[in-house]
Amino acid sequence: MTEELAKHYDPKSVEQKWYAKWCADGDFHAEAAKGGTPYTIVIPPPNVTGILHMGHALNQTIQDVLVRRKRMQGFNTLWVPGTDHAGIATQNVVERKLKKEGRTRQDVGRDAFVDMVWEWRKQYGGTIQNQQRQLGIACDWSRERFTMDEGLSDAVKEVFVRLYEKNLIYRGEYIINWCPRCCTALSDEESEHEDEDGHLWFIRYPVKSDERKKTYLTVATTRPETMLGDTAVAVNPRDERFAAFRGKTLLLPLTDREIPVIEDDYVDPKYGTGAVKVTPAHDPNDFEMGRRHGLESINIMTDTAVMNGAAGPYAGLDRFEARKKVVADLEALGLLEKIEPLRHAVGHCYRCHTAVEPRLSPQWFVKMKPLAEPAIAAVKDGRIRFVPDRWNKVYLEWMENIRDWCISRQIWWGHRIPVYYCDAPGCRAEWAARETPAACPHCGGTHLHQDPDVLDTWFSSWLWPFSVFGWPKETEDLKFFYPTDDLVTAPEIIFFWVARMIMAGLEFMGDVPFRRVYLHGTVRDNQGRKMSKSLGNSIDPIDIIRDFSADALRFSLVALTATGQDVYISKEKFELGRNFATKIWNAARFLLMNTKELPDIAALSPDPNLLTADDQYILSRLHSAIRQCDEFLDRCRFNDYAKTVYEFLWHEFCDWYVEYAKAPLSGSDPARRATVLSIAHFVFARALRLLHPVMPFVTEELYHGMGYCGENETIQFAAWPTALDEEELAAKGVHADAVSYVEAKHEAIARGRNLRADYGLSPAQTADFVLRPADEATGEKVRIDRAAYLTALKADRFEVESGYTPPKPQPSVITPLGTLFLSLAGHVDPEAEKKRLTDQLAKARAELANTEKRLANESFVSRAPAEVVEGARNRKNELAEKIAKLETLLGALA
RNA sequence: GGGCGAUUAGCUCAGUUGGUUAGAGCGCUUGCUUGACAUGCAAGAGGUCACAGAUUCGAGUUCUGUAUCGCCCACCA
Repeated sequence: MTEELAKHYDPKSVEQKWYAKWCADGDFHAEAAKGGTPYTIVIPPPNVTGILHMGHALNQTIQDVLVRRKRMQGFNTLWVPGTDHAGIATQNVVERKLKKEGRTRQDVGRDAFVDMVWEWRKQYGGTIQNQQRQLGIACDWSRERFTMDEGLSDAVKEVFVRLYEKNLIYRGEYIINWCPRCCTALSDEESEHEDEDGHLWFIRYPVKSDERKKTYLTVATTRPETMLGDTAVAVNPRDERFAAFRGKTLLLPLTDREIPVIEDDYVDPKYGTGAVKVTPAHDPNDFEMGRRHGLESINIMTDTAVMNGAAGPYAGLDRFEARKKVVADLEALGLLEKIEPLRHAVGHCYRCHTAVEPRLSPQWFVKMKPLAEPAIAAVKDGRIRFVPDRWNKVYLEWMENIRDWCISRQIWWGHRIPVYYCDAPGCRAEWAARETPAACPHCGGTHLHQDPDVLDTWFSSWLWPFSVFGWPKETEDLKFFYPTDDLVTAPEIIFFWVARMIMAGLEFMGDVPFRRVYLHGTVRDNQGRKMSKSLGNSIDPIDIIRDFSADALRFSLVALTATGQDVYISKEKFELGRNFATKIWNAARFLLMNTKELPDIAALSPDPNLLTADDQYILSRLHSAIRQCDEFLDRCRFNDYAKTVYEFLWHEFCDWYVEYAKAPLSGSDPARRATVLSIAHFVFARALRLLHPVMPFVTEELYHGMGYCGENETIQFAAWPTALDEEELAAKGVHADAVSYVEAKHEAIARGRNLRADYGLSPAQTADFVLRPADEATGEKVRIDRAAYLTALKADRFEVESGYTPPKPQPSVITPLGTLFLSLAGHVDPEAEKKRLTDQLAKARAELANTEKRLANESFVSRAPAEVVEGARNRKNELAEKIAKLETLLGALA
């Protein structure tokens, strides 16, 4: 017999204790050599700069539920943790630190700066992993990876070189999204569009041939400052309004530079004035038009979006100051026709939120179409499934319209592009290499330099599912654990990450990286806003762990998040999980108090011949709960899983069976006592295992506390409960009809309690209830005394009295088992009783009429499923019976 | 401009292939210092399922349209 459980559950010490032990025992460690069936998840690596937020907590709890269950089911289960080097984000952090010292990264120099970032990582980069440990996630920390690890860097280089040699990576000068604060190119996905209130400025461009400058072509623009880089004005060739301007030359206001009028189908005659200023260096469409018409591109801005020399008198002005001045100057010249307000989308840097500047710039790109095709097929033919499946469409649409991926970044923290250039005069060799080359492969020259840019962070992330296993080396791990099984992430990164992993997996491994992608919702605050630092509405998961517990955090999050839906959270909601843990703790305490010696859990198998209906009932409910949990977990319905265990443990096991068990446990029949106790433990042990994936700590603590496993064992490897079907249950003495019997009994007792309440009986008063079966030949007696419900529950079965004749008048209720009579003549208010019965009668009659109408309907009877019609018939009979009884009772009262 | 999601009890949300009487948690009301648990127990009130049509014997559930909110995508200057 172990010691008693503490009166109050102390999650803090328990959680710390178990996590340390699990790690020390290597419980999360998996090895390919052990064989078996693998189950693999790779974590979506959080940014190394990150701190755990509610989104992570939800994301990782879901993965932990999957992983822990699979481990209990005997899979060779591996969950690989790690972090992402998060190029721009991390560089920004270190740059901010430098700024406080009044320095910039340029002051420090590239190598020293990169060293500083590594140093930063060493000091602060472990924050999120420690928080993940507090959350209790069962990942194999011995396999932790970082996207800048040597092995992962090798993978990056390998992939780059292969794609380069396949001509799927190219360098070119195109319009890209430029962040003037981070001073780097961004991919399309890194530019976040947001609606902003802006203006449409209508500017008059004078026609050159008209010496009096009285003829103008008016263009509309949202960005007047870019006119300084205009090299044409375009109109639609079919737009006759501009026929007179064909072939004309215009004088660009403010500079008087000559620009042609060109004709291009791109121009929409219905928008603006039908004439478009063309700025090839600062707009992607204009760039394309410029190419089609052989126009010059004039870049008018510096890296930091300050006007450069090409902007003439505006040089040195920030782009927005330049805008004001350009508008003012145009107005002064009378060339500003009008201004209209306009709401339009403007791209912003996803890291620092600065307005993106479309800018002509030489960058590296990955040609995506050839990679996308197999990735589209993999989802179409079901090799990869998205859950919920509506994301298929989102994915496919993006993939089918995929554009080339700008992968170069003008920052220092990241994987440097493995492209080398020969500096020898006359030799302009350029090549990609896995190792730093010593000499030029063309001319043998040794003056070489490497491309200064680094790769987009996602260029290492997209290799994550196989680079973590040592690719490009053909490791045993890779063979065994790849492809992984499930990927759990947020829909926000379908394009950034999920889609690209699928492409990379198929391209480099020849197989999908995972078989199923579960996309969960976003965690929001009570008002539906995203949790963010600036709004100050975040709830820190670590605070919740401190104030409630990790189990409470995990359970509440999972229980409250419907599949793929966003979840609104406030601090009070975590009471759900806390209260549940407390409830389980107390149930365990009760069982233990009544247990003289620890049961041998392995041998626990209640004797089929000794089961009462109530015993059968709880066993049947247990199996039904297991069955449902399995189904829900298989379908990623994690909230339904959590609620099923909750409902079962709390309302069926505690509220019903434990209450029921109190009588036999304190009774005088040792055999009965033993049976009830063994059933209680049998059920409780399985319920704990069922709950373990979502509440790992309290279940482990109790599994030990109850003596369900040895000191050096763990619930983590206890077998996941198996659901038996009806036939198998019957063989174990659990019969289906016991359930309806107990449900009926439960209801009868509840009605008895209602009657007590209705008639204002104090708990001290004794009342006799008699339950009369429908044929009224016999009555069953249920005695309800001071502890009304307790005593009622004590009845293992009803005692049947023959020939019982109830006294009159008879206040009563109708139960599924018959009529429950209350012999309380002295306490009854006939008027109140009459009203109650009349109400019931009216309700029953209405429903009967409705049911009869349905049954009279030929179509219903012939076309509805047999069991539905049968159900309606039964209901009709039930109602008729009920009405007859109510009428009799009312008669008796009158 | 396209796409997606949501609209069910005071609040937050479930409701799986259409099928008997639409559920839960929280909140609220009433009664309980019940020998595990007041972080608890028992009971109760509260809903014309956003609106309008359509299909059907039958619609919260399917279809069409409308409204409101939210999200994602998008190079109309």
